[in-house]
Amino acid sequence: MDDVDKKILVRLQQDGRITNLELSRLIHLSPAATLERVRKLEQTGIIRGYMAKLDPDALQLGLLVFVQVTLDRTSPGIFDDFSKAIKSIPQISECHMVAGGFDYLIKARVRDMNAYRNFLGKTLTRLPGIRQTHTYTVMEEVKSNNELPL
Amino acid sequence: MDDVDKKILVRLQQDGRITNLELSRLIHLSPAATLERVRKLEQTGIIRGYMAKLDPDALQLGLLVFVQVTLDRTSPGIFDDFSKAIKSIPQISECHMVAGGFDYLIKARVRDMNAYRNFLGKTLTRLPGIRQTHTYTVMEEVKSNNELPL
DNA sequence: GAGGTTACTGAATTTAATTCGTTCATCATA
DNA sequence: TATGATGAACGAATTAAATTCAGTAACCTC
Repeated sequence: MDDVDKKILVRLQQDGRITNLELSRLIHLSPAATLERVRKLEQTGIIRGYMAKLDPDALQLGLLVFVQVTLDRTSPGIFDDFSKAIKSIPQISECHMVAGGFDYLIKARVRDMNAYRNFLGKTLTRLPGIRQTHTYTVMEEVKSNNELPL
Repeated sequence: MDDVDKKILVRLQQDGRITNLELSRLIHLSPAATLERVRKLEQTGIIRGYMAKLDPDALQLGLLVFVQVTLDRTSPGIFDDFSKAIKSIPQISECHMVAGGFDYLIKARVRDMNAYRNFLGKTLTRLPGIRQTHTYTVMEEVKSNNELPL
């Protein structure tokens, strides 16, 4: 991981579909050498993959919510059960176990408030071990690049 | 936006660098027609772009934190000032204005707890209009695909 | 049912990715 | 200081993919 690799990562983070040819020009290296570096970054797992960034509004997913979840600390398997259950719920794009006043922070996208009420009642509150939830609806996405600072 | 477009979006979300040829095979369409659809999705903004997904740990950004921010509601320009200031801070990957007990929810990545303490003191608490912050450090990323449910 | 629009196909062409033989620099070791 | 191994780079040749385009079918609209 030298400076050249870093330049590659910066570019690929900004444009995951840049051609190898253009990338090689930007970092002042031959196409063959550039490709070799990119492949190595992929194989070592530094580059985990590539994805298209889609517009949530265009796809009828205009409402973004964060949900704080507190679990029942009764049985020892509660956290595992909850984690497993989370993974198969498509609306949930992120779920983090956090230290602090609650247990999990969930990021989810739904069509509108109506859809969320339904999602909360039919899906979230029926998850194993849930004691309490707290919802914060997003009014404005001030920043949302999902890029790492390199 | 028909079912074929939807299939395209599903595939491109999973693998933003799939070749047009393979994509066309997966959706049972000719390469030319497939390309035309992808271009249209890009032009209409449904596809906003493409990005490489990088491994935070490999890049020395092992600590993920969420910060709840409450602003001083004194002057009317406070929210704009804050929003503008946020955008240039590389550690902040997301910032959302939320309805509820606080004003903004920030997602940030730093090297470790030491780096976070520094970030909080030197950067966050010096932003315009901040009254209070509340930090939640992530212990485990249970789910993190950043994909939209299609 | 004529005219216009849209989306598709398949072939031809352009462009990019990939492979490979070679060179150069670095570095540890005899 | 030679020697040989290693890693990274280049450039040319090859393979594969993207792109363009002419022609056709389906579908509206009037």
